[in-house]
Amino acid sequence: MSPEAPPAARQARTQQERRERTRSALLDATVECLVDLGYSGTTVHEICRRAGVSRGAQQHHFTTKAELMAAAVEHLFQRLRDEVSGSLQAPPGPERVHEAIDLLWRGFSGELSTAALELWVAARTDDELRRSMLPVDRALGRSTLEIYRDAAGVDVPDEKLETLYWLTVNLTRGLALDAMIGGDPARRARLLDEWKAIAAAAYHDVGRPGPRSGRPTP
Amino acid sequence: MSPEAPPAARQARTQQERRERTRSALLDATVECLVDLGYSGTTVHEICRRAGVSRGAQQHHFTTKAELMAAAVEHLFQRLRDEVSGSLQAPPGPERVHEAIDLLWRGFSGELSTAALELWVAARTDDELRRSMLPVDRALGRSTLEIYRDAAGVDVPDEKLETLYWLTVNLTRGLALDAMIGGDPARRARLLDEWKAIAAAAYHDVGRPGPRSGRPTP
DNA sequence: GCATGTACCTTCCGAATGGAATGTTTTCCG
DNA sequence: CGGAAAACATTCCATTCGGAAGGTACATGC
Repeated sequence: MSPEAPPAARQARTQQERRERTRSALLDATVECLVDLGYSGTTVHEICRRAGVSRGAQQHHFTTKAELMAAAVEHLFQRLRDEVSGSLQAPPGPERVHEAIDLLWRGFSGELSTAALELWVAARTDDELRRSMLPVDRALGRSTLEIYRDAAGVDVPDEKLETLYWLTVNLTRGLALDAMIGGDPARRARLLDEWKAIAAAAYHDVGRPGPRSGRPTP
Repeated sequence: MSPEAPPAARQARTQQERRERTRSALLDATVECLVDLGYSGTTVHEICRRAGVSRGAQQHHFTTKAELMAAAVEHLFQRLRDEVSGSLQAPPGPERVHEAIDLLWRGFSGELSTAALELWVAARTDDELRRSMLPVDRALGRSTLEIYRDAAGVDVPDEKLETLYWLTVNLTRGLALDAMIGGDPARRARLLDEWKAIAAAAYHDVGRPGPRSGRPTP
């Protein structure tokens, strides 16, 4: 091998490159473990194995397991934000409401959200983990809401949109839980459809009476 | 001590009594551990310690930890059913809807539900546990729905009531999760109120247009 | 090129966990 | 009573986990 060999596939080994590579390998493996094995089944050994990283390398980057988890939280929530923030296509109106609800549902029922749930449940009885997660989760909620606020247009008062958003998020999380524990998929689909109708009505007819089933205001 | 001593506070020691006592002590301690320490923090040692039961006695009743957990699931869900099945007082109408939603909320945001959540999340990655939980959870869901169906009266079609019930349950579970992870209590109260209004409208005006905010049909 | 620090690897260790083995007490029943 | 069985207790063991210690390979700056 010539000293000046610039090639090829296997060479991008500046220190920073090296560092970044194993770091994200560890974080991705952590998320993968959370999804596959749950929090209690996630061990640093297994994370290292999946990441193809030695035990020592892991300790070099994240001294303690808690530190690794804290970093994984940020990594995870960043990816989750990207997933849940796909932009809306439909023009303003009921169709857009349907689309937005679908988007939230897909986001909060995916693998990343599963990993986040594992972390949240674990954080309930782990102060350090909870302190790591709280601000990151708050930021995720706010920034996601912001996106939907922008997409909604001006004809919907802030307060109402916010209420609708949080109702949808919480319902969606409940449904995601239902999916996790083996609930009936058909029932979930029905509930989601029903909620879309309700939300579209509430969204469209601000503060005034309006039809509840089917499309609003024919 | 006389052989025929029949007394007093400390004597009810038929075998069955003895058995039942330590059994339920173990199961209660298991639930308590789940609430306090989470699933991953729940060890048989700690369960025995809290139950005031020796390691050997526990193994006599539940050979393996999985067996203990399976029994705890039934124990827990039975208590949960009692909690969530308090009977409704209000006369049929919007007030009763509010009351029913409150009842579900209280049930699904209490300690017992927290323990159940720990178990469900653990069961996601534990086939044996999931097999134990699924039928018990289904039974809980059905029997609770039955109670609310009876309470609703005849003026609401089954399908609509069922939809409303499951929407409420899932929303409530999402809100319970939000509470668990340190969400804003005021926001939760607002969302719950809003949902009560929506549900009352849907319940009251079956299939016909109706008011969305405030009390329906003045 | 060579010293230096960063990234990485191997190996060991104490603590804790679930389960097994074995011994003791209490109730039951003839 | 007295033996049998059930309930309960003590102790030990293999495994596994997270963390520490100590050494090696690699990139960078002079």
